[in-house]
Amino acid sequence: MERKHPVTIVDVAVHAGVSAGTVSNVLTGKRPVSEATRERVLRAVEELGYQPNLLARSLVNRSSDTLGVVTYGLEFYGPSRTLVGIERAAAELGYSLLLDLLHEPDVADVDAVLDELTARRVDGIIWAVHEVGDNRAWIDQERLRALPPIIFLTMAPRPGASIVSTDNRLGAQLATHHLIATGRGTIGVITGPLTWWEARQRLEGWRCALDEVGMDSDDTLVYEGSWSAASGEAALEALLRRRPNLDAVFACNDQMALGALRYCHATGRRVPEEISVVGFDNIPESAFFWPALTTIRQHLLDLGRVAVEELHRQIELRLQDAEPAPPTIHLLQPELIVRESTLQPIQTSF
Amino acid sequence: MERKHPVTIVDVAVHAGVSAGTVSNVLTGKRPVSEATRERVLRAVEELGYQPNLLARSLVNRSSDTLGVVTYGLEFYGPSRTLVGIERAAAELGYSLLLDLLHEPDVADVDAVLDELTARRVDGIIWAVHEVGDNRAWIDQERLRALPPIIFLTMAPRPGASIVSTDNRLGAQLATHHLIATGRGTIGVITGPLTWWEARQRLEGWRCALDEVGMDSDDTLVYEGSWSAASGEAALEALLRRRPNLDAVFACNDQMALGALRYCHATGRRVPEEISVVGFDNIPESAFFWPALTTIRQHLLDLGRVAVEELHRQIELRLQDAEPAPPTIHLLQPELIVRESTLQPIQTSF
DNA sequence: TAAATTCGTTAAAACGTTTTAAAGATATTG
DNA sequence: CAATATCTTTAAAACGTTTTAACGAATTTA
Repeated sequence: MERKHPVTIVDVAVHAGVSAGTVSNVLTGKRPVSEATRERVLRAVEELGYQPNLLARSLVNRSSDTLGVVTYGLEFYGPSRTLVGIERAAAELGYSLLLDLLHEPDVADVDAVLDELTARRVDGIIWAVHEVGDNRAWIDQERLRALPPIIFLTMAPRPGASIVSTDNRLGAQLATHHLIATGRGTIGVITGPLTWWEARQRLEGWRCALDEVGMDSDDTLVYEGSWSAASGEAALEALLRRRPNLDAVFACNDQMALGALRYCHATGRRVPEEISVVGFDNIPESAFFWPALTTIRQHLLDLGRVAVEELHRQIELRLQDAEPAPPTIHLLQPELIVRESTLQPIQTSF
Repeated sequence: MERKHPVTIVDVAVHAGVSAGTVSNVLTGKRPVSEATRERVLRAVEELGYQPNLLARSLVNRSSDTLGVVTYGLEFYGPSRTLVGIERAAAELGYSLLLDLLHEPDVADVDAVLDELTARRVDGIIWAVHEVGDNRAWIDQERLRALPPIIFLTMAPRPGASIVSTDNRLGAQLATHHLIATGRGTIGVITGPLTWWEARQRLEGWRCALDEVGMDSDDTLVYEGSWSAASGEAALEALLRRRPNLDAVFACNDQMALGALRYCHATGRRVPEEISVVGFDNIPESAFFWPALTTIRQHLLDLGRVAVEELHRQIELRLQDAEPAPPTIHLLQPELIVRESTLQPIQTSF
């Protein structure tokens, strides 16, 4: 016989001959209950195949054990890998994930997304959309106060906002230092779109590393790409036209580095003998490019994990005192991975 | 002054001088309400900044406008891109997404995931975990009846199960036909792990295409990879040792194809002059490999979209009559993308 | 042994919605 | 003008939990 309605807590209660409250106490373990009735209740749960309705529970608890994740560009390695890190940590802490994807990083309908998340009473939010243009303009104290705790990924420091990010500036410095250390004399850079905060940070790191040692960081050595491999190909072509003696290039992601490598093959330039190439991100394929790509590894799983853990901390904190948790900033250190594309230092002519 | 509790529907009601029921009618639009009070209510909503509590609404509606998505391997292009397709279609249809990631495709704790999803009263489920080993053993009529409507991605036909999948067999046939048509004589295959249904389908497609024209599809032409580029590299080495006159290889994903290309470079074999290479998936990087990779394009966004739309249909259907919707199978057609890695047909010697 | 504690349990009141059934208006009909 | 039909609106009852306050029973203390 088909039962129309799923079994509820009072079904269990009558079956076990106790009150609904007692069943609740057994299941949540929040209040003591005698061993005898405890067993009776558990047996009833078993026999009836009872499953608590989390919606009802969340309603009365005013907390859903759910985290809202807002992200963009999941088809790319960085965001999707970060999401994996988020999910793992969230699962370990007992949170479910409500996922929202933006279709454009800049013209996002932020309000609609935020409204939906708060309407579903998420306990916290992870804003994993990269900072592009003024897509952070909505953030202000007033707004934040009306939201559950929220962690921002990859954005410039901002009063009142908790942030977790890779140290992009440092990563670019590591890459550039490495090129300098392997004896390169004219080092170009292929940046991401400079509306992206990340891209600007990486450009800054490149420039800073060169300036430190008094090397040329002229604008003719800078090409603004679009993160795509196609733009990397075009970039190297343009850079070489402007600076024929270019002997190294730092591409601000692995896709653009791939495009640069392709341009070298197409024009018969040998890598790394004639031109040395460094990427950023360490996508799994990069180790199998020809030649294998030297790159900067971000710890993306950790990025997600740290964000969730910090968010969890803030949620707990808000439950206790009404004081808003002081905003924190976590900066994760990337690391250099040396492969064939920079392996053989050439003997420079000066 | 901080209000402790967020504003509720009765706050709006008293502010507008009506009953809670009327406010509900205005907001949901399910029952007529006079223009005058309608305006008054909307103004009250505006002034108080009211946001309906979706948990409460879902509780009484017995439906959460939420879809559960269970997936695995999000760091790979296929799953993450499919998820994007799912999210877009879901957003258009007004569903939110509850995301669950499995950490292993095979030894998954299916019950826990399913319990959580039903406990949260999702309206439907998309099971986007690839079929590996016997990780579908839990599916039976009894079990399915206790669940909300569910769509399975990428799995073998099974009684009672609705499925959406790319036609992997066809894709492999397209790839192999293309190699045959460009005059190749000895065509190897690098498969994925044969515990994966997808991998077996692609292998079958390769074999079928060869058998059709009476060409050699001996087991010495088959190497079982692991989907990774490293395994692709090892694969081509092994295949060439076994069959030195191999002049083409079909790698069952682009990563393994990349590994194969790398092996060719490392050993000085020219592609496509000496060996022709085809991949599968059309990851964005593949167009910039050296040489650019001929591959099979899956329509992953559509895969996700079709799954959501079919799921939506089944949800609506179940709301109306109690009859379970008859299971459906959607098979999406992949397409061949020809690039440099097979571009120049060689004049074979026979 | 009476009074004071503890312990286990329960009935009832939340939580914030939607829906049902009924009641008031208002308009229509005979 | 009475009777009937049509609109609007509302109070109350769900939805399935947890929590509060109170209540007996059993135990300890004086």
